Amino acid sequence: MQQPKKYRYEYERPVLATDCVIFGFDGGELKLLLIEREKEPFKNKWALPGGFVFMEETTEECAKRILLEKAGIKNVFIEQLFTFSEIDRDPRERIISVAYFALVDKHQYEIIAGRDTLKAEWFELSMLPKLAFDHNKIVKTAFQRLKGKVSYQPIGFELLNEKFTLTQLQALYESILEVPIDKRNFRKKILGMGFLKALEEKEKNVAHKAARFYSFDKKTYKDLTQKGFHFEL
Amino acid sequence: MQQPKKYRYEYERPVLATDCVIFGFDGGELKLLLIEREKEPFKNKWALPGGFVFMEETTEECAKRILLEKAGIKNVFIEQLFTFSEIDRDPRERIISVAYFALVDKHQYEIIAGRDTLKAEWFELSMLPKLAFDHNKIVKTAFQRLKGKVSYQPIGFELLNEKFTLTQLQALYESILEVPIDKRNFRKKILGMGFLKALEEKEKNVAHKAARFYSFDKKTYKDLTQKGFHFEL
DNA sequence: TTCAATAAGTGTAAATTTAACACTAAGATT
DNA sequence: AATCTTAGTGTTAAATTTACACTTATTGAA
Repeated sequence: MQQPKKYRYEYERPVLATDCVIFGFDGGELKLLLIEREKEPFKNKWALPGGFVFMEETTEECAKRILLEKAGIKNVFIEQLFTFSEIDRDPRERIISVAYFALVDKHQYEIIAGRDTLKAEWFELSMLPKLAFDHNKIVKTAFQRLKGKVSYQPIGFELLNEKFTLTQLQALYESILEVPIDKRNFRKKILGMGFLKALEEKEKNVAHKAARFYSFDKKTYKDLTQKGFHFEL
Repeated sequence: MQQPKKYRYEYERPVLATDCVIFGFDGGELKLLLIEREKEPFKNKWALPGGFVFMEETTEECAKRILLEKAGIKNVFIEQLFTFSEIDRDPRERIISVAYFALVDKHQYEIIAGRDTLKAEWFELSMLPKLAFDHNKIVKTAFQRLKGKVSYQPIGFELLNEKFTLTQLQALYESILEVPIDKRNFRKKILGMGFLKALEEKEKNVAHKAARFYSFDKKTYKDLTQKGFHFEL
């Protein structure tokens, strides 16, 4: 059935949407959360979770809503990435997408496929399928941004559990920056910055010396920053 | 007379616009190009040049068109800044703005007020008036971006004439980074990167030793970049 | 034509940061 | 008890960064 078209404007208007690039990490390679589309266009193709912006929400609120509705994710790091406005990026009509990227502690979520979604799955960044729309381009932009940003802002921690070992942290940086890092130099540098809190707790049930857990002390980091400290890996 | 409202949609849609933050430099402080609005809302207030996005253009094309139409500026560095989507940012109705920032060689343009514009004028960044809409916020975001970016991408040159002296270049960096820089160290570093071409030409009619002109050699820079070189000031 | 004023242009040494590198410690499994 | 695996640790050389002052070229005034 045809819906009534009750909104009338003097000038033609594009549709406004957001798409979310969701990064996760579990020790190996960096991962990306994709959904399989339930509807046309690109039915049964993998895509970034996305949706239309409502009139009573900002694009950021929209992105957060989509994270929750389509993947059950909330309270995570989210940042505006870029606005994609190519005229033919959607085959239906002109849709402009404000893309966001999110950093998620992958283990904290049992990913659930939500509305308009058949499946939701984590993919290795280097093994992505061909995605719907211009989503491969959006992902590429997002990874470049993450890679560029991770060295001068402490956002890597968002991908790890609250408690993490220095080896996990190093593996994360190696995987984002795509270079090997010297263990001793890495530890010296990151601990020297002074915002990692050593916890009493250690790993359990590992067939080797148990590693100490650390946590990112946001308050200390903020204090340091206000004193002119500048994170740089 | 009321125009016919010929576009009908099932769902309500916001309007899409772009606004341009245009930076210029003339040796003293960093400057910003503002226009005085001819129409309501904010009639006679200073604002960023901006306008609505047409259906047959991307937001970047729109920003370039606005630069040309409202300020007579073309062929300059332009980069997407951020998309501002607060619900009440425009008193008329919901307008989402994709903001761009541009870097202009101020001396190359006789700024001309264009359509819907009473005046166009350069303002010192530290002496801005209260602007229309959320434009003060947009400017703040743009300056932060410029400040952050200027140290790791060679975009400062876009604000200078093709030929410039090292003193001019240093003054530019000092003004953007808001810190004093040691002359000898600055020269050593920037010349050491190898992409500044020393010209034969020197300053004329100056009451002191005439400074040599340099130019930014894009080709050399590109070659260096491909060999893994990374600009860093 | 000489002098004063002004900004251009230049090098070195000390301090700091970065890079390279290998063995011992602890816990689990056999 | 022996083996496997990863955690954890310090030093030295090299490279980079910082701090710093005088000579040179040009104009304009005396």
